[in-house]
Amino acid sequence: MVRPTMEDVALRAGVSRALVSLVMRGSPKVSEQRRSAVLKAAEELGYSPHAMARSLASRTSTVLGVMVSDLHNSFFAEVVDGIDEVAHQQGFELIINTGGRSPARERRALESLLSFRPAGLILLSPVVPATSIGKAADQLPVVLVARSSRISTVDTVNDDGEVGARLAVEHLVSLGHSRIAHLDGGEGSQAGPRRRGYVAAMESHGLAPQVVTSEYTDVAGARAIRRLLAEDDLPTAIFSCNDFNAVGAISALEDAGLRVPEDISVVGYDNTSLAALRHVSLTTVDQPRAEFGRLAASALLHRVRDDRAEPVRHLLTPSLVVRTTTAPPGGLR
Amino acid sequence: MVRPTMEDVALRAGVSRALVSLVMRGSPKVSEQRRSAVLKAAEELGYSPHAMARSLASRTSTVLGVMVSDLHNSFFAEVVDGIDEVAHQQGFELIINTGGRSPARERRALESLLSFRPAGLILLSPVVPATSIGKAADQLPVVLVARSSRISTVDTVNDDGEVGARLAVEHLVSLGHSRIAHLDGGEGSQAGPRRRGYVAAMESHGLAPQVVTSEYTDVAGARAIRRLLAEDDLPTAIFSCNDFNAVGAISALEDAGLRVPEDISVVGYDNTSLAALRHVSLTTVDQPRAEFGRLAASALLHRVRDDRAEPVRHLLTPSLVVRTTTAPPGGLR
DNA sequence: TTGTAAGCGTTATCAC
DNA sequence: GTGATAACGCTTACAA
Repeated sequence: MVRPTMEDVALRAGVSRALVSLVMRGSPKVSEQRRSAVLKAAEELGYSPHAMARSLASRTSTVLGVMVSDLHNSFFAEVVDGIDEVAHQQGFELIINTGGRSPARERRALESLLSFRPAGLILLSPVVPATSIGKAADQLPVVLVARSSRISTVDTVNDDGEVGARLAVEHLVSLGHSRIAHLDGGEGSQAGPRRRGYVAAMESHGLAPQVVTSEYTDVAGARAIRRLLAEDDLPTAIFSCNDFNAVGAISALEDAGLRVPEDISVVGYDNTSLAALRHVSLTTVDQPRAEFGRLAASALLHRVRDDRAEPVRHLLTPSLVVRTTTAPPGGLR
Repeated sequence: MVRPTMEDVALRAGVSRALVSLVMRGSPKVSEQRRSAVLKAAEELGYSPHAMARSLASRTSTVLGVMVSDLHNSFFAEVVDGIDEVAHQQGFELIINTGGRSPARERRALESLLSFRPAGLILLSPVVPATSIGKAADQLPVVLVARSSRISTVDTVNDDGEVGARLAVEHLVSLGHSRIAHLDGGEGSQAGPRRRGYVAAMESHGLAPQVVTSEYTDVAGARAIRRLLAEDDLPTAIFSCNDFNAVGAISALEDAGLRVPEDISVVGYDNTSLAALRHVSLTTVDQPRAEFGRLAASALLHRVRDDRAEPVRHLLTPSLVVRTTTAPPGGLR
């Protein structure tokens, strides 16, 4: 269980350590003969370069740190795919860490990531206070995904929640709905833009907005519906703050003997894998997640290289995915 | 954007670098006066220790590498929670990396993790060949989760799929079912034990097993059901290889005008968050995921400390979670 | 209790 | 092309 060093490889190949270093980094100025001898020795010894000794000596890092606020949410998995694609293509590696949805654990995760002295940091929907982000940004380039910031040294990548909400409303209006309620995400991240977009879209059609306070979970969605049911105040269509909330709403509606979409239409947000399940088949707003990741990685790598000053603010346009939970209101068919 | 070093802190506090090192590591043999001076200087400079320089100098590591084969699967998120709990409690940090379900990308992830020279490695359901795992295990302690191995130097943590399958069958039999089909996971990891457990349980009740080839996805589950439907060969209960498959099956059954559980019962496997959704409410087999993580971390840390030789093979007992997709067969009510 | 100096595995500079 | 030698940021005897 002893890990070989460059020295061991050099010894076995009968060359100097510096030569091994050159070979490992693919330098062209090494004779073919020595190169293969070194490679052979390395292979036999099971040698692989020590990333941190390398970065220590070279004063550079090819590592990008990624903090995922919630590993349970597959939304982030796709963003990571996008990051990985660009990073790898440009010769960078990722180290990931998770905040487990708790600010305390997230702080730890951040500290830990920082202690590896990566070239840059991508924070996916962080919940730590802005000051922590600012401190990190003093030390290295930072990009935020699914969270906005006014710090002038950090770049951000977000979807345009107002546009997404408008897409949902337009779709329902074009189907003939006029009583459309929004189950909102309360204090949740990005809930504000979605709510504002909904209200603006309703008003632009001369319709009365009906915002129902809710949360980003299926339990909350069901609860909101039961409340509407109890007040006998049910609209003909529901626009939920996210897919989980929408699925909870559908569940509560079906429990009450209502059919979706015949009696009432439902639209979600996020286009999670849940929405795509045939059993659910939810009409929803899709965010270009992999694109989030690609843009975040590109922005970060630019900053890593250029030390650029002006912040980048990507605001991506979401799109609507129509499935089978929306239809014209019952009365119109 | 320049990151301070220990030297900077020492200079500012008017002490030697070694003294700063002692303070940073919480040594008791430092005068209170100097300690606070050092801490103050560090704070002002925004200094935090360089993890890898530290591990290079001390020839030890407090980092555990975790390779997650598929970040999209929330199963792993809970395992990571368990790992994180134990690791943190014992003063270790995690660096996570993902294989993106592809052997090539997983190889990269492994290389990358190894290049940080962590104290040990936990591989969650890896798809790389056993030889790659063996090579890694030559260099540092390795624990496998949700994958078995015969390599004598690696520890493994798995659930007992045979027991899980038996639980599902027993439940259905006790409800009065005798025609129970298994939609199996084909070549998928852990599909074998589940299939064997199903067959054994059926036979021990004198029932004829009916194994239908399928896969770990909802599309495959739906397809398998349509095949059974076409052959007019539908049992009164289905035991799916996992939750996704089960949800696909339910979907296809409902499309065919059959009600679950009135006409046919369905049991899944894994107890994913999907199964718990009210809208789905799937009876399923639960694996103690966080416990997987805790045991994996404990086993690894033991090996890290003791250099122990005998491999640990944890085989955890799953449990059944009864929800609303199972009921007595229609004829019996 | 504090400082000095050597060394961890690597890269970089500079002669040869 | 190749090989010494001095960093990189830190820990760790050992000395003071």
